[in-house]
Amino acid sequence: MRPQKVNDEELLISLTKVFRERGYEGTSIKELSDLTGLKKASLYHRFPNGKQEMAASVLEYIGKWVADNIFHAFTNEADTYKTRLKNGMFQIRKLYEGGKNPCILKALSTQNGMELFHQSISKGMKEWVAAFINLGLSMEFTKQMAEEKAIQTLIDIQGSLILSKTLDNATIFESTLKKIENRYS
Amino acid sequence: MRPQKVNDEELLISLTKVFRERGYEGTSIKELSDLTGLKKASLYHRFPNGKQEMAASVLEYIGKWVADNIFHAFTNEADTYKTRLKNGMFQIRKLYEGGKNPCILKALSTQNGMELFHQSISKGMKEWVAAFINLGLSMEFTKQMAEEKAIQTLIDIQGSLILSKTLDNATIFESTLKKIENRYS
DNA sequence: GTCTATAGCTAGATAGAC
DNA sequence: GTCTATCTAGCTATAGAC
Repeated sequence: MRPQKVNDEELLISLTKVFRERGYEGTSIKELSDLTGLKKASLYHRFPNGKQEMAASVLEYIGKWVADNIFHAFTNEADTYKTRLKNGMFQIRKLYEGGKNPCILKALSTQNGMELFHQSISKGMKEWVAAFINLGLSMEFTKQMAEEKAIQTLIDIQGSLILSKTLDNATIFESTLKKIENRYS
Repeated sequence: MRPQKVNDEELLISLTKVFRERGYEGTSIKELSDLTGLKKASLYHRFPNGKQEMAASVLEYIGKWVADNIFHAFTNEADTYKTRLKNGMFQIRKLYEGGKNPCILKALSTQNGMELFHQSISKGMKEWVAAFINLGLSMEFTKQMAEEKAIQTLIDIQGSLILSKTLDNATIFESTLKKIENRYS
């Protein structure tokens, strides 16, 4: 077997970039081929089920990245609450590159032919909510308060990403993150 | 000339439904033809510049609807502040059908080939912000507070629409609207 | 103004050589 | 595992009859 031109992680990172910016229908295999440096047939070799598998793999990859980096930072018992929060928020900034990157869950939530990815997107969003609920509970919020704050935090993240993008104003995302930090301090 | 099968407003309403759910790239002329009841060639007769003009017309139509119904309600000097707020929020519920409809600005904000609609989307979003700033100013908020609350209100609307959709939970949108009402009461 | 028919193209996907 | 070449379906868009 010939060696891989790009390894799995590099490949998934490139695929993520395109799907995140273009959405599912807006992404063409040709564009994925150009950005990854792999010819179309090679992409189909890596993902035998085609475009759907490519997008599904991106969702899986990002889901794992978020769990390993963001959620893990929030629950790392070696750190103080303050440090956990700080580290987690740092990784959130990284994920969205300070508001420049759209959320992949949002980007793939609109596509044709019924709900190709609805289940994984719903699962991913629930994991985000659960992570912030746990963060709130560890700060001795009541269960109800922890739930309310978690939902509002996700609203803030998603909404501020959209406003930052449509208004070309990254400070909206940044000040929203600060507000979230205050909510959990 | 033969009579129109569907008038301009009916036509735009149907086009809106598809673009809002599918996005620009996800929408096919065939699907627009099926839903409107007009054959493809007839759609091109109504919109000589094709799909781009169809989507641009949808943005224009919704922009006008929002100005005439929502923003107008907020500034209707015949009403008390309380009534203005109540009427405006009622129209917002109607626009998004209680959280079931995606925002057309969001739906069209992701598309190929550079920024086809970025300018109108940005303009539309700025009008929303300005409307809530004015609402705040009319309630004697300071300029800074009015701006902050307006931005947060738009974040809340956009974010809660996304969460309602991805989590299949319309109550998120509804309780967010209640929260906004409290913010301006 | 609406329609049938079709042009021209590009999309996603596959076959088979290396 | 990657590649060139190709298939087929579906897309946007147009021509021309009524």
